[in-house]
Amino acid sequence: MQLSEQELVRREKLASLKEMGINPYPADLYPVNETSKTIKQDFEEGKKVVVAGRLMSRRIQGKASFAELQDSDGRIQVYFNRDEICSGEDKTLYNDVYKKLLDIGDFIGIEGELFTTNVGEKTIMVKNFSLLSKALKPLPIPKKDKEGKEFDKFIDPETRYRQRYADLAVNPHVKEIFIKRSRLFTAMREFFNSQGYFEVETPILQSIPGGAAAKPFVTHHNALDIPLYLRIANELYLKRLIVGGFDGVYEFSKNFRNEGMDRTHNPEFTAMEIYVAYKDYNWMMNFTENLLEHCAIAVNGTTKATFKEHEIDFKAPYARVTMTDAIKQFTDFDITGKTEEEIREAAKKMDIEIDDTMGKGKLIDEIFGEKCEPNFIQPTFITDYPKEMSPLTKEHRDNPDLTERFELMVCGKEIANAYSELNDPIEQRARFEDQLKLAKKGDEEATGHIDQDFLRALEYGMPPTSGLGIGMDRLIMFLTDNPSIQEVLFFPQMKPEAKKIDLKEEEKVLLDLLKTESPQELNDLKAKSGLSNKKWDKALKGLRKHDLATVNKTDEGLFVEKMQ
RNA sequence: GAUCUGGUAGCUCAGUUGGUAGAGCAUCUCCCUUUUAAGGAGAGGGUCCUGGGUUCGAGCCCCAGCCAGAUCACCA
Repeated sequence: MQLSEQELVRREKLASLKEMGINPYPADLYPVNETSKTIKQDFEEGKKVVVAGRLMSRRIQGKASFAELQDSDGRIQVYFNRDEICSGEDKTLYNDVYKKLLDIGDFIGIEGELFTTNVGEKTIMVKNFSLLSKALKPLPIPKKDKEGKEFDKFIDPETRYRQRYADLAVNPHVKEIFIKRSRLFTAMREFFNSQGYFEVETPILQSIPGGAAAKPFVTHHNALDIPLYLRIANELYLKRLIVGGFDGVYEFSKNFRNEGMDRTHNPEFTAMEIYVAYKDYNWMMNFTENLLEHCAIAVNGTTKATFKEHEIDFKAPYARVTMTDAIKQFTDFDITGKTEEEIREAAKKMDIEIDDTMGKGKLIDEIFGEKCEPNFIQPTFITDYPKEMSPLTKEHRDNPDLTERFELMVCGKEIANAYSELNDPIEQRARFEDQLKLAKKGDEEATGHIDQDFLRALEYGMPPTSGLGIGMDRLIMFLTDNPSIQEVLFFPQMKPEAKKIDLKEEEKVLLDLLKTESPQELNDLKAKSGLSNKKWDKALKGLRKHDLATVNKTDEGLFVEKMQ
């Protein structure tokens, strides 16, 4: 590891502190009794306070200095005066420890008294301070001028996501997103709990990945010697609990999907699913709009939210439009009573890309997605989806081609999905079998496994139930005006940083040879390298240790292959 | 997966036709006891993402790759 000049300087300061008998990483608690926020709220001249935080800026003026201390609630100005801190002859605590050995980013504890400066800034007069933790890397601190213009903003997304700790430490608006995220979860829990619904946990490792159509992550259980999948959804487990007799269950579910990543998709994401017995999807629409109104107020203090150029209002009630009407409205095409072929022709005329694997439901979904979806900016329930797309949904009470399903669209994106849940076990088995056929026909979205245990549960009887799923990440994106999912996840998935490995001379020689050709016959490579037996052995072992090369034994002999 | 854009000091960024690598902030030294983008004087700091190529000479041109972002494709 090569250290920058500033990092070297800080390490030297660390050594000097230790020499002076100051522990840069003390173990004992620091008796904090106020925060930057409480000090400003209950400000009282002369009040004695003990606070702690990170040193974020310093303005040193000889024998006195102003600095800013940042704690989890914000910042407060502190004033270091040489003669206040060092009342005797010995001025090293100010001259050396404070002025020379502390740096921006260090955690310090301060005992002091409150006062107001000539320019009116509420400030702590430092009486005593202690180093709580020394920062060895300089923080990328942004600055603001008098007009509020920002300089040196820490904005490179790659660095911010990879080093979220630094991002959070220097960008208060980033922290605010996550505070709102937490408020959203709390608000939902309150809303559910106040109605007597029960928070549960269901398996993340599943032997059959069900409840949605998506490519799962696969892992292996050694003791049982079976494949296991990270869940793509928790739906089928929550329904089992309804079978078991709970009237309302919900779970915040981390789901995992082994698919592409972009600004709205992360391989792991959070869904909230709730199932309530004896309800239908009409009830669930009322429930959903009330829930979201409650959440929007809890998060932002208002039902209104700005997303990009749109102002959206989460105040209930929301418009309800059937999928048939939506398509009629935006394409002048009425899907009612049409055959698969007629719909296929219509889709072709609309310049929608289709292929032969698409069934009737999929075609309708494509038309809707292409021509209608982007038009729904304000929260709108789209209802009554075609049966083929919804294998877990009850058939519509008035129309056997449709299901009792709705999705909630906001700014042209789906944020919630709900059904009157299918509870007829025979019908459910038939739907699963249809899905299997679709999967065999090549529809990648169709479910390829049948969960027999889930069917067994339904055979014991599940009461009429309505279920709702909400994409929590998407919802918080809308509530905080962030068009990228990465901004609302603390640690979005990134490609691992390439390890920079210090290779020895001989190892570099070998690696260069392998770069020209790989794999290579072991003895050929050894001859080409011109290394002595001992050096050859060491170099090859070194590369294998760093996972840069591997040796394969085949019928034709031993081969060295470059990895990655 | 495709296309476009970007990667230069700790941070934010300049860098002309290919000709000794720059600024502000940060850092270091000195001055400065109510400042707030404090101020004044001086100094140090670089794997120009990586590897090849062209060239007398490459941060800049060419090729390949890595990483990221945007757009698109994909996505219950």
